[in-house]
Amino acid sequence: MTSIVSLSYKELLATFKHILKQNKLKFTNQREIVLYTLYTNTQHFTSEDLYLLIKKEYPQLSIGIATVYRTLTLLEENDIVSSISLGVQGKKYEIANKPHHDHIICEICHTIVEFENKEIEELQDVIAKENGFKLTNHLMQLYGVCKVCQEK
Amino acid sequence: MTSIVSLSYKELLATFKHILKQNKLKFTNQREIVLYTLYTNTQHFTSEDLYLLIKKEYPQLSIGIATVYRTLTLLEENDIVSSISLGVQGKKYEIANKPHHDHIICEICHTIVEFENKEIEELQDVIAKENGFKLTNHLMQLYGVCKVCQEK
DNA sequence: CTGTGTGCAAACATTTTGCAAGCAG
DNA sequence: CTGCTTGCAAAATGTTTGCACACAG
Repeated sequence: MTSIVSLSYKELLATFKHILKQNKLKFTNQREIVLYTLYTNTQHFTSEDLYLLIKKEYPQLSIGIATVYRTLTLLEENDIVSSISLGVQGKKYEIANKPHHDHIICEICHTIVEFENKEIEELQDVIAKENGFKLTNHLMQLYGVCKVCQEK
Repeated sequence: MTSIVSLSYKELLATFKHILKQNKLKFTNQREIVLYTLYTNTQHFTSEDLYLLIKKEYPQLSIGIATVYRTLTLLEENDIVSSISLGVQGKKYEIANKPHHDHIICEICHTIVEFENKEIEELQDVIAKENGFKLTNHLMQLYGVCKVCQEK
């Protein structure tokens, strides 16, 4: 539930390198470009979205979809990115350098809007306590139709 | 978001038959057993869980996993069952004959506890409105460690 | 009878894995 | 050099679909 708040890319990169070193992993071109692409794009990516964008932006770079999957898993395990699950259609990833927030998803155009609500988070704590749970995380997604799609 | 509240199996079955008739679909043994198994088991099923349980409980019945998928989709479209998404690992289904509720999931033993909270639902409506969305549905899952697993 | 439902196997979509060659440290 | 990392293709997983036969209405 902790999150790295508003890191610059330089700081984020340093964090990543530190984690790699700690785990005796290597800093590679592919790993950096995955991180950098996530950092510079605010959208939410599926593994494939990200793979295709990287192929397009760096045609000279050799990268396979397996590496994207492996890197996203690594980044998620280390809380550098977080993911939201979208049912059978898969997962979307985003950089975790923002305060905790949840998502409203448009069922028509699949736009994702972020929001934050402290009151709900407090209520969730109360609910967990009432049920004897020690809360570690939560997932809240609202589904609806966005303004643009309502007007179509 | 509407739900059928606490139906007896007889009533549920009547509802199902009515929906089938309305859509010119047929009432089959396989469809009834899927419904009945979901009704009599309070647990949350993946498609495969349900398929295996039915195979075990009704060895004489001929049923394929495709039919389970097709029936669950049909039941969900008609709000007789509802599902929760569990990331890449798939979906779990339960009978929707309960008032709307959400879930707390134990990360250790995967127990699912249901809860209901009107206050949060109201806040969700407000948030959607603030973002220009017309809310159709929502998903809220809390993750934590249940009492039993905390004591282990 | 008619047309929907079924099981089966094949097709699909997404993600993971084994392997030989590449490259960071 | 050493051993982690890579791309590739194959495998694994979960779900959907085409088809010929079965069966509800």
